[in-house]
Amino acid sequence: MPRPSDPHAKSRLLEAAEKVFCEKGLDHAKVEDITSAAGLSKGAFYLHFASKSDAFGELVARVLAHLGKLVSEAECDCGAALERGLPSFFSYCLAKDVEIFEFIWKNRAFVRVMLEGGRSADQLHLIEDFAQRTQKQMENFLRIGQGAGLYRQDLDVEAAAAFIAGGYDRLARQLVREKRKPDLHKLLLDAQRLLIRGLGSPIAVSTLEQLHTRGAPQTESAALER
Amino acid sequence: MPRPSDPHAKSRLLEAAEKVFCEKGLDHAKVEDITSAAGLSKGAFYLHFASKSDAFGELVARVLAHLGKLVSEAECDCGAALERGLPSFFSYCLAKDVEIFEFIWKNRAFVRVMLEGGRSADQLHLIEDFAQRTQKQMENFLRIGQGAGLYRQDLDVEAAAAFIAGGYDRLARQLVREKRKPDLHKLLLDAQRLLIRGLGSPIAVSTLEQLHTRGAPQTESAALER
Amino acid sequence: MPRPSDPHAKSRLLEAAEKVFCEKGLDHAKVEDITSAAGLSKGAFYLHFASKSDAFGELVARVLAHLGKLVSEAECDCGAALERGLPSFFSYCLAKDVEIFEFIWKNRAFVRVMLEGGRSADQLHLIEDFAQRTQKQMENFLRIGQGAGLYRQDLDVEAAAAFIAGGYDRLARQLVREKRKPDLHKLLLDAQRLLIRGLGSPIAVSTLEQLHTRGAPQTESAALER
Amino acid sequence: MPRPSDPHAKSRLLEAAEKVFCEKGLDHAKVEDITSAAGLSKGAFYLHFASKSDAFGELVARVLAHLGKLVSEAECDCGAALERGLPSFFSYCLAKDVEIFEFIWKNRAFVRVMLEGGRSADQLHLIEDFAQRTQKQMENFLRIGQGAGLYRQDLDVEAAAAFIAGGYDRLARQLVREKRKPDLHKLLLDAQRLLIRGLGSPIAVSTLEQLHTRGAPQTESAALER
DNA sequence: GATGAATGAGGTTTCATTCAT
DNA sequence: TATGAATGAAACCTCATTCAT
Repeated sequence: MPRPSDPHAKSRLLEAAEKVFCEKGLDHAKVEDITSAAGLSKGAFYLHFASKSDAFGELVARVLAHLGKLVSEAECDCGAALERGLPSFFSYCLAKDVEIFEFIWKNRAFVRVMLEGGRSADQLHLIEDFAQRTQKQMENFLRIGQGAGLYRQDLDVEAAAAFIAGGYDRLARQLVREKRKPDLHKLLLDAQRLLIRGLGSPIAVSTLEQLHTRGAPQTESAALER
Repeated sequence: MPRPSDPHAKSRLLEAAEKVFCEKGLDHAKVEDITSAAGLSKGAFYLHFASKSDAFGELVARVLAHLGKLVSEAECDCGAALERGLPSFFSYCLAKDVEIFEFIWKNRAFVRVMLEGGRSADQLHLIEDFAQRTQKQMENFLRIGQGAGLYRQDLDVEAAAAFIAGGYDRLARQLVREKRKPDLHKLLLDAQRLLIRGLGSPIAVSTLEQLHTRGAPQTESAALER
Repeated sequence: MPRPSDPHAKSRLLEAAEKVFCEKGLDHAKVEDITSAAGLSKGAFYLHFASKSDAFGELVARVLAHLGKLVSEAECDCGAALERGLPSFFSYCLAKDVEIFEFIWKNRAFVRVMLEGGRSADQLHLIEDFAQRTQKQMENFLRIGQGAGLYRQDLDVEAAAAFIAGGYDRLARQLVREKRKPDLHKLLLDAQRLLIRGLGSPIAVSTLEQLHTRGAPQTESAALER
Repeated sequence: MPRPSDPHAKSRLLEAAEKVFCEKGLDHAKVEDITSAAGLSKGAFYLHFASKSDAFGELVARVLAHLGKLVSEAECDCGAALERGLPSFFSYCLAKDVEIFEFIWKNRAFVRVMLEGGRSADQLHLIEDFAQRTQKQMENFLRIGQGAGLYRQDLDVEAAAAFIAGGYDRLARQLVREKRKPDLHKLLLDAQRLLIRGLGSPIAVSTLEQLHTRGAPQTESAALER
């Protein structure tokens, strides 16, 4: 008994797949779990996806695309923000960071599967690619900042980009394991401070410090909380 | 055709199992992968283990037993160290922490599988049990320190133990994902400082600070590195 | 390559399973024997049955259900037969007995596996349950007859029911081992006579004897034949 | 660690094998069950038996040998008994029957496995052979009786032998399923009567009847009891 | 003779994927 | 497009049998 054609079949399958992958992980998720959660037949699944792994890949791609868009936006718009002054730049960057991590938090179950999900996933390359791309963007980003006197002139942009990307990657990997939502704004503000203190020019550091009158003690308690 | 009797068959199987589990994770590891890596037949595996999961459990137990021993030692000996004065106590604790994390680093591939290895492992309870036990020992540990005026008298020992255990758990989970070995001594020294600053009595804090004349900047760079 | 959908797959599997179980017994029957006899794949078997034992159970249940229906009918209708007089009652009972044993004969190969099939069958409880139920129905049956003066008033209904059920059980177990079909009518008539002579009231005995002018010698030869 | 040579190893293995076969049947009995019940190693088993089936065969042969001896004795001695008169003959035969069936009763668990134990046993031919031989002996036996006017002259010896052998076979198969020991003497006496009444010459019948003044009612109750 | 670890064929069961309807 | 019965390649696990010691 074929069902009436459903224009939303694919998205329903993707939603169901995400749910099931989150619950059981890639390996233990059965195609049938997905299709029955979507109220469709197994055959329908293969009308829309070449394989289970393919469906997973599509979800991964979707998440990475969204993340990529956010990162690209940051890269594009930071120049404009910079022209409005350092404070504007700092707060724009922070806001973008928060936006990115809010998205990760909202999708933490799937992101976790994506990150930890299996040594054997065909999708690892997607993630590696994304990481590469992001690092490149971070380099551009740093170069822009460097051009504006924001970072020390002797900064090794490539190394710093790798380092920073690694730091945020770490943050993300921690985030997806949290049970309760941490204060993302505070978390990312602390990260920003660390970055600027570590890599910024004196002017950048002092500007940032003036923006936040709350001092060292808080930094410590924030670190503790993490 | 039986092979010549090998008195080390079981340990060879365990080693092979560890290797294969590290490479492929619990689910994707085939019993045959393990046995062929050990140069034995499939049947031999079931001579020594009731199931694949059982072999995994034995490896988990082995690692947890070692860790448990280290933690117990720390708990037992810290009293004596305390009697030799606070500096002795601090350095003893740090040395023990390093010993524990060196072990984790050495076994990071397996510990990682153990920690991330899947929602469905039968061995989760082993890990939970271990965490429980460790937390209890941490409570004792804190009580000893509190009796010696090391921690603030108003410290909520149970909550603090949970917190600290969580913190070290996090450190461990990060460690097993590192590609290159971080400076464990520095990492754990920073952790100790955070702890003492956050929970210690004034006398403990000042004693610790005197031990390390290097101040806040270092703390920051350590945090960054993490 | 899937085969064309066959709406009768399950019944074909059941038929094949019955055949194979009859030929080889539960343990030696391989699922593959069954599926290849049914012209299906191994997977198809598990589409319809949870396990080999489950398929066996379904066959057992099917046979017991049919037998149960026949026994229930006998229990229900014997009251009406009794109202039409003893001769009618006797011949109704006999006819029903024959119907039951004809069914057993027709399914003797499977009934034999079912009865002798192994200490380890998960289905023993089905058979025990059936025996229990049948014995209860036999009790009712006897009580009806006793109310009508058919059986001696001092008859211990429970004991007699157990005894009679055991007797027929024995008959069935013998029947399934026969190579050639015995004269079921004669066999069961003899059994009825034994029963009535042993348990019946004088009036019942004499009525039965009048129905059959052929006397003791025949009884003996019948017994011999058994 | 080899054990000290045990001259009783084989018989201990046979005993253990019998026990285990009785408990679990041929298929479900594991060689290891047997050896551990015998307190020996698996290797020891294969020093004494070529295979599991071989050990079973040896047990079967042992039981059949004993039965065969009893049957042969009966065949040999019945001539002498006959010369002492019919009553002596009848009671000799009965005594021998009882001896045989006592043996079966004593070994009922194993005989049951032997008779029902599996369509696939390699030992079926042993049992068939035994049945053949026994039937031949029964023929001789009948011929002797016929020569002495014990049986009707028109008796088809071959058919009767088959029939009688079948009858006793049936008795044996029933016996091994009994939970409580029936009155073997009575059982076999009834069988003898049936036989003589059915096949005997008038003189034999009347002689037998005179031996037992207890009449028809008992026959019936005995038949019932069976 | 005795041992028991090792073997490996063979059985049951799972599930991603296919395709006739 | 949709269906879901059917497929069959693995995977796990068992146990009769072998043989180096």
